[in-house]
This record gives sequence, structure tokens and C-alpha cells, in this order.
Amino acid sequence: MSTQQSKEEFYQLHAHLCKALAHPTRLLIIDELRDGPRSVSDLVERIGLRQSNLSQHLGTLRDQRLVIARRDGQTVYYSLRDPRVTQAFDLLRQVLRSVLKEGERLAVAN
Amino acid sequence: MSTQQSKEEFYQLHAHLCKALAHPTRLLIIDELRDGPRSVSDLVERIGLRQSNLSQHLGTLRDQRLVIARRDGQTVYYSLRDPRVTQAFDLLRQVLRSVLKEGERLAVAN
DNA sequence: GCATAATATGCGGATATCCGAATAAGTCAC
DNA sequence: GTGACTTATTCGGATATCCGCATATTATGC
Repeated sequence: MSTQQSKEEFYQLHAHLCKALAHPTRLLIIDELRDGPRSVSDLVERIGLRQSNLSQHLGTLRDQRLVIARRDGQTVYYSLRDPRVTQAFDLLRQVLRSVLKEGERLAVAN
Repeated sequence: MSTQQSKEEFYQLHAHLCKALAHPTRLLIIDELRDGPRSVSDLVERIGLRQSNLSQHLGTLRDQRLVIARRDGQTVYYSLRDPRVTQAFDLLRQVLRSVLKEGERLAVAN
């Protein structure tokens, strides 16, 4: 483990990474960023949520280094940092589809 | 979307899947199941947590169809359902490592 | 039947997440 | 400087998660 990481800490960090993905809005954001950078107002318009809420979600994605923010004037452009995140995203999406295809109902409850 | 799934529902289900991965103990469980099925008591011994707690985590993994439970007598063996879950797991682990390698400290805080 | 072993579930309190509203901070034009 | 615009942050209340404890459930052996 590179820089003095205990096993527990590493799993904790991994869990935090997953947690950052564990929200519909944040998944939507990642999906929007697939084709390139988008400004915050772009995302607000496309996703259709309050600006403050979206900004908070972008903040948690930023905290986990899943996205990068680049400032140009007064607008901030977000982009995906690592293509492997999208790959993982797609793998899980495939898993979900195969589960749904088998007719199993997933608990949407919560 | 196969069986009358709205876009929102699909993202919600995807988020639930991610949420099931978003806990150190559950990641540990998945890691333990890589090399084949394990009984609950196996996992309790290897991971070192209370049986009830582990059983609850296994329950959330089961709910999301990430693991399969097969009963043999009075012991229940858990195994991974889809190898793509482990692939996604590994991709995120790689992302985490590359982030850590760049010297960026991730917020472990919460 | 009863006792024991392996696993699962319900309950309750501590802690964390989520969202909206309001406000702050940064940038540009003038 | 002021004002307008874009994005970020703080606060508070509702809701969800996590864990330990106690208790069910299921299976086995006698």
C-alpha cells in the first residue's frame, strides 16, 4: 500500500469512492460528462435540479477526485478524471440489466 | 429499458447497487468471496465481526443480487453472482490507487 | 418431542446523508 | 468602486444507515 495505508483505511477509502457513486443524481452527472466537459449551468439545465443541490453533488464527486473542475472566467467546467470510473459504471449497469432481465424485482424501497 | 423501467427508476436502482458496495465490510466480504464460496461462519472468522452484523451486510448484498446464498444443511454458503461486479470493484480500486499515488489526500472524514 | 448449532431478523439509539433556503464567494463589465 | 452573473457553502430539519443486543428461524442429532 503506497503511502502508509493500513488495510482498513484502504477499504474505507474504497467505500467512500463507492458512496460517491451511490446517488442517482451523481450517476446522472457522470453520464452527462461522458461526452466531454460541461459547465454547472449546463448540468443544471440538462438535469433539471436546483443549482445549489447540483453544486453539492459536484462537490462530493470532486472530493473523491472523480471529476475535475476547470475554471474559465466565471463558469466552471467539470469533466471526468479517469475513464475507468465510466468503465466501472458501465459494468455495474450491465449487471443491473442482467438482473432485471431475469425477472427478479429489486427492492427500490428505502 | 426492458420491463417498463423509467429512466429515473433505472438510475435509482443503479444507485442502490452502488450503495450496496459503499461500505468497507461489504467490500471486504466481496474480496473474501473472490476465490469461491464461503460460509457465514467462515466470513465471521476471517473478517472478525459479530455474526449478526455480518449477516446484515450479507443481507444487503443479497437484496441487490450481488451474492447468492446456497444452503447446505445448517450452513449457508455465499458466493459472487456476477464476475463483472469484481471487475468493477477492481477498476475502482485502480482509480483509488492512482489517486493516492498522485499524493492527493482523500478526505477520510465524515 | 428437546437441546444445540448456524444463520437471520427486529428494535433502538447514535450518526450520516439529503435537500431547500439563504447567503457567500469569485469573475466580469462598466 | 457598483451591479449582474455563475458557482460554492452554511444551516437546519427530515430521512436513512449502522451497530449491538436480544430474539427468531432453520436444520441436525438424539
